[in-house]
Formats: sequence, structure tokens, C-alpha cells
Amino acid sequence: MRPTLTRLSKSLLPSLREAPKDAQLPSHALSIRAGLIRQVGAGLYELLPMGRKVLRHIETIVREELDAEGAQEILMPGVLPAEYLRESGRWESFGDVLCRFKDRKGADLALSPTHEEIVTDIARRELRSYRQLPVMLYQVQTKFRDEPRPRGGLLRGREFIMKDAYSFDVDEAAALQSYERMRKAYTRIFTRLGLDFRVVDADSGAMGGSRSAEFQILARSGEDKLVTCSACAYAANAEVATSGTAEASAAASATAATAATGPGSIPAMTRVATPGVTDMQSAIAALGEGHTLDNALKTLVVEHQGKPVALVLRGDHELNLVKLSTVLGAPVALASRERVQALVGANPGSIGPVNFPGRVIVDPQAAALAHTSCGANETDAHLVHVVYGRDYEGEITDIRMVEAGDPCPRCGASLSEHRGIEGGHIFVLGTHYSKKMSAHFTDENGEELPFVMGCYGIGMTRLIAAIIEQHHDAAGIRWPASVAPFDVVLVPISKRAESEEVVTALSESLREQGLSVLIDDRNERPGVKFKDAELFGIPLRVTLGDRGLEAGQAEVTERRSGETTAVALGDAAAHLKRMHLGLMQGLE
RNA sequence: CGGGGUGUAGCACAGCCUGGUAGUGCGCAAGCUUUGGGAGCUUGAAGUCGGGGGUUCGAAUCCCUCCACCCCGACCA
Repeated sequence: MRPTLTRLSKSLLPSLREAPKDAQLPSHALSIRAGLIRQVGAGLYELLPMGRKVLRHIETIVREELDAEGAQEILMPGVLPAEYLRESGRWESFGDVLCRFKDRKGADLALSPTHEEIVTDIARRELRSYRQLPVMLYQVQTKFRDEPRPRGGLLRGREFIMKDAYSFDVDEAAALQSYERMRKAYTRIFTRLGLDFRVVDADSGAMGGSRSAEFQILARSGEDKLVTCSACAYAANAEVATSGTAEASAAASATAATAATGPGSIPAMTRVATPGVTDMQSAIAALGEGHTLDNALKTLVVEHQGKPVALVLRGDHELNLVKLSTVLGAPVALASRERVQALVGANPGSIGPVNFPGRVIVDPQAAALAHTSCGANETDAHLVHVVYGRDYEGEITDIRMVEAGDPCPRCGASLSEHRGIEGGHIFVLGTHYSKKMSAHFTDENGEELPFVMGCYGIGMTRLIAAIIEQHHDAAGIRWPASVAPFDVVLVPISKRAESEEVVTALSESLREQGLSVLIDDRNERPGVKFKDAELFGIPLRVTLGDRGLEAGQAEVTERRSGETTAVALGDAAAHLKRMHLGLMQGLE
């Protein structure tokens, strides 16, 4: 296929000098200003020609890498009959995220938020023997999730385009191999896209996944918090990250408890009146000298199976709800203040683990406090000289949010925090769906076994935004050469008679070199063309003006560095090809 | 779901408090001049002032209501 040649004067590439005020993130503002997208509704966008081209280039890279791993592309419907989702239980469990509706016959349908059920149905109908496995199927398709809060343009839409892949294997070991193949393919994909990313340990969710990793694109505007180790390869989503402190302090807590029960140590637990105290800060103040956030207990309450559960943390630490949900085996949220009052019978500011009327879960670092204070489970009262093991007990489990500076759980070096955009997520699902949906194959012993599945997603439209987040400057986008909508933009600004011929000849030579070309043939002043070329972010710009043409030269400007060089017209195409090859270094 | 905010021309906004013929800049169309970093002058087109209801002689403006969109939060007792 010949590379494209587009004349700007005949194209729908609407650039805007100002961004709509709604667009706050650089990627959002630039994708509108550069004419990639327009908003249709909350979380709904059109891709205009420039945006579509970039998506096409991302798709090509994704397809090349997946096909290279033997994955096969399919296309599943965007509308799902409810029966499939009822089989897996997700018709209910998706909640409001699932957009449900009825057809003319009154049958329940949903806009597909993902496709595990349908692809599992393909497997159970079409795959029968272990001889057919492994199988990896994927599609590039529109998803709809009625997100509570879409934001940032393409970063979190309600409708978005996703590449989703699904693997079917004979057993867990084979599934892990498929998972590892995808991990490598994803690494190549994200590298080719020019992204600075980290592969991090991630929550595999309540859906029975045994292993998962996220491909996180580093960006200030990222919605996810990550921690990475400065010394070793440890990297994790903060939702699941642990720190070396957890193990160390579990040991310390045992020691502290022993020491405290010995003679002549900490005084007996004492009740103190704390009128009007409703939070940690005021409790510390009321207790007076020697009491600080980091030597007091903070006790939060969740309601689980109708009963209160106390969560005990060090006062200055933060609860990790994802870890807690894993411990409890179900998603939970903190009980409201009113609910706490009803369940425990005390103001939420005066809750504590001592004689708590329910299950008590203690973070190791809270248990490690040798001598501490807490609420008395009685409004306006607290306890001091509280010791774990002597005055209260509980299940010691890590439920704390890791912080920057904590020791790495693998090597002990300091952890640092980043923010990331989740660009991809890979899971080993196991037999969760295949069991529920009776998707079986026959193994070599003639036995019927459920497929061991994996699933692998990439947020295709989100990647457009993520790439811009990482590749822009004050003037506009700076596309990595691998995904740029065009390779070269030709900017004729000469009125000379030969200009049109030069433009035509040069653009033909560029196409022969395999480069796609955008010609800015608008009747605009040079400044306007330069500004737009920079806004569009096309990697290479060729300026054809009187200055150069008189000397038989073109001026070549690299978008990323801003460097300009003069090149003889006859050599220009070859020169640009070489520059383009240089820009593609590391992106193939 | 909770809180905050915004809806006036394609985009950015003023006008609203204190009711009286709907404005500015950019963009768009035409003309002349201009032409290496978002040109100048002239002329012109373009708005159900988010929708509905109410008050009033009269509503973009005041009141009620609905809708849409944006931001923050949804975890500290």
C-alpha cells in the first residue's frame, strides 16, 4: 500500500487555538485542539481523521505483536443477551456499570463491558480436545461501561475501544505460559509505542484470578498509585503493594507483647474521659503530652455479613481497602458514622479494639506499638497504656497502604511512589468462567476438564491519551514516529511559481521512500502553518520558502528537538528517510 | 452516590447583582492590502441566552423545576 498523501486544504483536520474549558489535562486539551477528537456526551467521543490515523497505527502494532504470538483475531458482538451474563453471575454483580436494556420482544440485553462470557461460549462450542489447545483469541472492539465518573477525554471514557484477548489452556502451567507470552508481547507493544511504563503486580480481583500484572504508563495525571523499588525489580500497584515493614513489625509485635506482660513494664490500661472527641486529631490533643498520631491506634469499622469488623491501624497510617477486601473475601466500604454508632454503640471517634463487639483485624505495625492508646467503644472515652496481647488481640494481617520511603519487601531498599495510567492488564483467570459455563475439553486420558483461561486487555483509545501525556510540550503534541498520523508535513510558504512543482515532486519522492505526507496547502500565513505543524506533532517538517528555494534547498525541522537543517532539494527525500529511520530507533 | 461549579454564535468569554432592542475577541464569508512564527482595514453571516413553568407591561437577568456538562470526594473515626 502506498503511504498516504493528504492535502490539508481538503481535509477535516480542525485545529483550535483555544481548548474548551472542560479539557484540563494536556492530553485532553491537545487531542481536541489538534483535531483528533470531539466530545459527543459525557465519556463519549468521536475520532476525527487525525485521531483515527493514530488509533490505526496503534492497532497495527498491537496486531503485529499478537499475531506473532499465534493469537487469532475475531470479532464478537457489542450487544450481549443477558443469559450469558446470568451464567457467570455478572448480570447482577456488574451493578450500575452494566448498561442494560430490552429489545422489542422484551428480552434483556446489555452493552458489552467485556467479553469473557461470549468467548467462553465460543470455546465450549468449538473446542473439544486438548489437541486443539492452546488457543488465543483477540478482538479490537468498542466497550461500554457506565463509569460513575468519566474524565480526561479519552483517558476514561464510558465508551472506549479495547483490545481484549483470551487464552484457553489445558492446565495452570500451560496457562502461565500463555500469560508469559502475553506479558512479553505487551512489553514489545508498549515499547514500540514509545511509552515509559512499568509492569506492576496488581489486584487480580474477586473473580478468582490467580495472577495479574498491569502495564502502567507513568504520568502525573495517572489515576493509579504505584510503588517501585529503587534497587530491585519490585513494582506494584499501591492497592496490593506490601513493604518490608509488614513482616518486620509482625515479629516486633510479639516481642512487645511479651515484654509488656513481664513485671515492672507498662502500667495497667486506664480509662480517660475525652469529651467531645470525634476524630484522631482531637483524641491526640485530648490525651495530652506524649500522645502522637504514630503511637496511637486508629480503629475503622466496616460492616461485613451484617456484623461490625474493627480495623486497627497506626494513627498515621492509611487503610488499603483492596487488601482488606481480599482478607474478607468480598468488596467492602467503610461504615457510615451513623452505622458505626448503631453497630458499636459509640461515637466513631471513640472506637477501639479493646472489648470490641466483633471481629478485630490488626495491621502488624499497629500491633507493634508497645504502648499505645485507643478509643474505649464508649462515646467520649479513650484508653491509655494499651498493649497488644495483654489488653486486646486480633487477626494480624497487612491492611495498610504502603507509603513512599517504606522498605522494599524483596530487598529492603527504599520504595518510591509514582502515578500511572493503566494501559494494559493481564490475568490468569483459571477456571472461574469455564466452570460456571461448563466449558470443557477432553484430555489425553479421556477426562473432561474445564479450560484454564487467561484474559488480556489494552485500552486502545486510552493509549492515544497516554501517549500524548508523555509526549507533548508547550507548542503541542510530539508523536513518537511509530504512531504519528503522518511522517512528514510539507509547509510551502513561497509564492514562487516553482513552489507547487517542488511540493508535488518532493511529496512523490517521499512516498517512494515509504513516508506518509501531509501538505499544508492552505492559503495561510507562515506563522499559522508552523503553529499547526507543531500542534499536530508530526515528527518531521519540511519548510519550502523563498529563502531555501533560491538556493535549491529545503529546510527540515525535527519536531522533538526543534533542530532545523538545510538540505539540497534533490537529496531531501533520502535525507528525510534517514532522519525518520533515526526517529524509529527503539520503536520497532 | 455526596459536595462544588458551569450552561449566552464554532471556540473563549462579558452582560445577570440593580429586568427595558444580545455584546467582545478568535474563527467563518467577501473585498483590498499583507506574506518566514497564530496579519491589517472594510463589509457581512451566524445566537430557541440549556429545556419547561412562573412573576412582570416587559425576563439572558428574578423565582420554581427539569436536563446537560465539568471538577473534587466517595478511606481515616
